[in-house]
Amino acid sequence: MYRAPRGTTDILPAEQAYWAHVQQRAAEVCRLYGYERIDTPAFEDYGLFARTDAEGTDLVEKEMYVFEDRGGQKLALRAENTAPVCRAYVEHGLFNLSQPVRLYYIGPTFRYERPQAGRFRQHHQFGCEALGDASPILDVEVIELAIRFLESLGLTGLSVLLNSIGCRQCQPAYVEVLRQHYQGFSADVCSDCRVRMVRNPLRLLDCKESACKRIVATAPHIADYLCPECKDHFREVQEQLQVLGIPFALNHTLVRGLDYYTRTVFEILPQRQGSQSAIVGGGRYDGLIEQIGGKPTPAVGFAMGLERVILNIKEQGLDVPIPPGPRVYIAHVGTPARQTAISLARRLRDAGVGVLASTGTKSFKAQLRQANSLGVRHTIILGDNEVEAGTAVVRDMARNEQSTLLQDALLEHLARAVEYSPDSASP
RNA sequence: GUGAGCGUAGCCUAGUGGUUAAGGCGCCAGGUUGUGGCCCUGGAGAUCGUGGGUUCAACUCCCACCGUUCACCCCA
Repeated sequence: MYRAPRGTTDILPAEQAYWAHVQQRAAEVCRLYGYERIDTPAFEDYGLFARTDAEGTDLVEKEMYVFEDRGGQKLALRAENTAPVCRAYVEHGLFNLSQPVRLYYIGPTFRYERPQAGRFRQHHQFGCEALGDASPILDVEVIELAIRFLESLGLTGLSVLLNSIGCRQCQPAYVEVLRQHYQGFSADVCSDCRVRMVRNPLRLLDCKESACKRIVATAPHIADYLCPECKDHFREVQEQLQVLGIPFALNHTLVRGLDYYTRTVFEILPQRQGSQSAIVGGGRYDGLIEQIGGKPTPAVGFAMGLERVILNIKEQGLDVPIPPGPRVYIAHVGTPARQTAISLARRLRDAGVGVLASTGTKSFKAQLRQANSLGVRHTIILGDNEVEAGTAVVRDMARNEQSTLLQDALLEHLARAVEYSPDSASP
C-alpha cells in the first residue's frame, strides 16, 4: 500500500475551500497594491541557492532536496522563492521595466525537515517581492500588504516583530562588538554558539539555550551600531508604520536565518503561538541580486506559509466561502428516461446550470437519497410517463414541493431559480 | 539529525494476555406499487501500521522498522 511521502499531504476536496479562499484573497490583496504574479520552476540550479542562501546554513547543507538530472546537472527543489524570483528578474531583464518591479508568487516549496505542526516537506508559500527601489516606503508596503492579507481572512491578534541588521558597511562593525561581548563568556556558551561565533555571529542572538539567553540579554543592540544611512532607513520604516497605525515591536534578537538579508527584517506572529508559529518572515535584501550576477539592486519582500495560515484560520474558527456545487440533480427510471436525462443535463449545462445526473444504477429511492445528501436545491424526475409527455417533474428539495413542467419550460424555470445562491459557512 | 507520545474498518472510538475484535459517523440495500431528509432493519468494510520475539495463547507484553503527533534544531 502506497502512502504519500513523509511530510507531504493530499489536499482533498474537503480542504479545497480553504486553499481557494486563501489564494483568492492573496491575489486580490496583491491587485490592490499592484503586485503581479510570477511563477518560477519548482527546481533550480543548485548553485542559485548555495550561493545566495549562504553556504553553511542548515537550509543549504541539510534541508534541501538536491539531485542530479540525467545530464549530470546538480539541481535542487526550491527551498525558498526569493532567489528564484531574483534570478528571473535578472534573466529576463525585468530591471528594464519601471522600478520597482512588484511581484508575488504562490506555490510549493520543499525542505527536507522532520515534519511537525505547521511544517511540511512540501509546503506552499505566498510571498511578495519589490525589486529595484531602496525606499523604506517599500519595506512598509510589503509589511502592510502581508497584514492586510491576513486580516482580510479574519485573523486577529497578529503582531509584527521588527529589527534592522544593517548593511555591508555597518554590520561587520557590530559583529565585532558582539564577538567581544561573547569573549567574556566563552566558557558558558553552548556548542552550537561556539560554531556560530565563527561562522554566523548574528545568529548568536537567536539561541534558545538558557545560558546563552543570559548572554544575549546583556548583548549590545545592533540598532545602536547602524551607519547613518541604515539608521535613517530604520527610523523611516518605524515612522511610516506608525503613520499607518500598524503596531510593531522592536526585537533586537530578530536576525533571520537566511544570510542575504540587510537592513529591515521582520516576522509576523499569530495569536496562538507555538514553536512553528511565525507565519510571515521577510526583510530587505539589497545585496542578493548582485550576488547572483545582476547589477546591484535593492529589494524587499516576505514569504508566508499557507499551511500555517490555514492552521490559524481553523484555530480561530473562521468561516471560508464554500464554492457552489451542482444545484440540480436528475433522477430517472427506465431506459428511455435515461436518454432524456442525459440530453437534459447537457442542455442545462449549456445554460450554465450545474447538474449532477444519476448514473441510473441506483433505485429511484436511492437516487432521491443521493440528491438529498448532495444538498442540491432541485431534483428533476424523469420516468416513462414524463418521457412520453415531454415533461419532467421538478422537485424543490428544501420546500418539499414539486410540479410537472414541459421540458423546454423547465430549462428557464431552473436557470432563474438557481441564478443566485449566496453560500458561506465552515466546511 | 536528537528526544518523547501515539498507531484497532474511509473517519472517530471501545477492547489491555484467552471463544466468531465491539459501537458511532459515513457507505450500500431494504421498510410493497415512481419520491429524499427523521426513524427502523439488514449488509459490505479490519491480515488490530509492518516484521520479528516472549507465551500453551498476543490487538493486548518486548524489540526493530515505518508512519504520525509534539518539542529541539531550522524555518514559512
